[in-house]
Amino acid sequence: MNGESRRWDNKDSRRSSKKQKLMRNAEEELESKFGFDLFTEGDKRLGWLLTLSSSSLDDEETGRVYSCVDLYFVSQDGSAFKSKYKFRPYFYAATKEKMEMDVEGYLRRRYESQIVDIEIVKKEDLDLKNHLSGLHKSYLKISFATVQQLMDVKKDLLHVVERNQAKSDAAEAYESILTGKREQRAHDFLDCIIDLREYDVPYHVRFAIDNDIRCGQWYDVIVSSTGVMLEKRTDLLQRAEVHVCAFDIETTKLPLKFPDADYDLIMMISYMVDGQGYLITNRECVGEDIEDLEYTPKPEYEGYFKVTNVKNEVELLKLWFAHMREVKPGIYVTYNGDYFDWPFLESRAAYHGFKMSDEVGFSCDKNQGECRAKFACHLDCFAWVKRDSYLPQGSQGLKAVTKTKLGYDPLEVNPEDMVRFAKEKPQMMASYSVSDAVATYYLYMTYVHPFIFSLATIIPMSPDEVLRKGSGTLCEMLLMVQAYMANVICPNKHQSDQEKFHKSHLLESETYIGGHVECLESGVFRSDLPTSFKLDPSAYELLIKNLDRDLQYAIRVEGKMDLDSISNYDEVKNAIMEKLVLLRAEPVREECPLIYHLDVAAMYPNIILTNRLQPPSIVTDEICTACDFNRPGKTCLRKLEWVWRGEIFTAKKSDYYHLKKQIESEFVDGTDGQLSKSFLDLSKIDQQSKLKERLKKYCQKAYKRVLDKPVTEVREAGICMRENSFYVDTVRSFRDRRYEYKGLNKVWKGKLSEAKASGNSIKIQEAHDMVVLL
DNA sequence: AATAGAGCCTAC
DNA sequence: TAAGGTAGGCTCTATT
Repeated sequence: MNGESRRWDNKDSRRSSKKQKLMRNAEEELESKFGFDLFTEGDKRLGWLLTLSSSSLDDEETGRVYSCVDLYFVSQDGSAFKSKYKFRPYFYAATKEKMEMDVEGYLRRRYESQIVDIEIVKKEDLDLKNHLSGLHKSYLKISFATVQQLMDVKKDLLHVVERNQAKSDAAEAYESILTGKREQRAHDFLDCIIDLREYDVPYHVRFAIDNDIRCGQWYDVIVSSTGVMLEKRTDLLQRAEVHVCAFDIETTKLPLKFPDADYDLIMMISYMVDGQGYLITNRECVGEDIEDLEYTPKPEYEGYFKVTNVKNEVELLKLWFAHMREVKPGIYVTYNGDYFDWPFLESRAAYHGFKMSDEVGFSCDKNQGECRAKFACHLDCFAWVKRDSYLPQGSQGLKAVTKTKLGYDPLEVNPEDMVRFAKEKPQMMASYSVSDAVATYYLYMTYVHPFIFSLATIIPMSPDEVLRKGSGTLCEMLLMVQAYMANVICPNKHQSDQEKFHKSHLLESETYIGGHVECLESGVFRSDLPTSFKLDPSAYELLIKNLDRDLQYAIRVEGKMDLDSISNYDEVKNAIMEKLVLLRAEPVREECPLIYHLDVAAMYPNIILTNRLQPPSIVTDEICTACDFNRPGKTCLRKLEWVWRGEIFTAKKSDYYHLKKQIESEFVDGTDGQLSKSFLDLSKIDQQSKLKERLKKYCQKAYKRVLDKPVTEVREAGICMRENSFYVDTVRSFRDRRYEYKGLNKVWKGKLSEAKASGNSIKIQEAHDMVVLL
């Protein structure tokens, strides 16, 4: 036992705290085994942030617990360290006008043991009427020592706010009369809290946004008595050389069944660490000892494998765990390891009495379908293939991905033959096993690693999350960063109306008519095979008539040139005219077609930007009326037409209310097979879905159809051109960033071919690295 | 036999 | 719990 833990043991503290310290100690011991010693004193260190996770720490002097973020760094020499960054979680609360101070005082008393601080801050609130005049809204920024305390108070206040909002909805007509009075009773201060904001921002995301800290970036890390300080090193662009381990297991299985960790065995585990291959075979399943082998499908994808043959599965597991502690990977890479390899390893380890989390720090979350550790990343390439590779669902297996992305044909074995081959053709099964590790490793190194760690430098999350989250969540994170920088308060999640009607019918769903695809003609066309054309002469007539107008538009608007600066206008015009006249004269033709591929680059971002489209820009008359800029002849309101489409139930509103009354007095089956309970005891959402079910049955019976034909309606939206631009700014900066990197990439590709021509290997490597980076 | 609807997958 | 959107083709099943 080391000195540190002895000191803790001697300290006389409360039971729960002592228990926590022992646990913390175990965690730190394990992380130390993987190279992440806590950096607590000494000179500043340079580190590349690999990953982060929320955590807590005990203050030895006060005996209190604080939430903090654990930061895991990799140094330039390949070693690693960890640091704990104390940060107070918080959320915002809005009060009735001029009640901020009273509510603050009240909350401080009511949650004395939980709230550390309350600050009254002014935020840009895009929901606030007339906010463009410079009006800000006051919010109480309520801070806590721990996330748990935040959650407790939030839960309490959410109920309060929900109640208050319901009350204010009901009494909206009288509100102006009531706010005149100032009452002092404690209960009334609670009534004054009307909204909570940003309470569901994950703690580590909050931390990364507020301190501008991202994974995949270099920092000078300074530790002092006041805490940890990070200084971003924007001069360092290249990623750190972190140890990467890609692995893959082969297991036994019953014929025509999927492997089952309850009784199937691991036959082999093959893995590559920083380009060196290893294979461990389980001789219970493998027919003979395997010698070291090579599998190099392409010169740039080398694979030399050191082989160890062990007598059984438990030896295989022990050896692999021990080897991982020796090489200390910062990143583990799999192909579908979230669902298969890791859970299987965990189950087999448990079967032999090992806890995988104690051995290598990883544990599987069945609900999430993820396998994660605190200090190391698990980057499952399958997640990248699904979200970012643009491969169709039928081509997302490792074999297909290897073909399209790595450009070679991988070894393939029918799963039904694997168990037999391990006994009868062990050499062949060994080659097959390592081939999957090779494919996974190089897929990761060429595509996933550069992509995920570039994305991580702008998205305030750990690499594991950056890899697995949906694109919507990633966009939301970027917007939250932008909102923080613009001092804009984030809106709460939108909740759509549960009970909307259209002309006395309940709406099943409503949406807008989106863009659609038109197919002018289908078939197979080649530029050297004549095709028959049937042209419309009147269309050519129109083109001829508008030729001057169109040419001049192209020159003035698109080309941004003066008409006088064109010297051969008539020459070009006549040449076009001649062709158009010929086409008009002979509309039925047999000709070799010219084949064009027309594409609109970044179309949606550009539509958003040219029209300044963003949620808070969609305004109503009511909003404009309250706005200071609403003057006669204003140019800040742009009107756009759109088409609304709704699907309505065949039943009438009266039928619906009838059914509703009926069901409210009934007992229904619980959602999870529980005993039946009163309809009114169900949650609002469950109630609505039960009621809809009932309505559908009724419609089917009475009207022979559930839904009517979809209804469409042309509607008009007002778009405010003056609205705070932080949404469109986010879109623009993202588009421009892409343009910038695309441009730079072109430059470096040019340098790469120059370097290749000159034969300078250092320059080739440099250019190659830059191309991959960009 | 015709039709509606669900489910899956893809294009953008 | 976490979750981009709509349009639209194809297959299969249930219903009329």
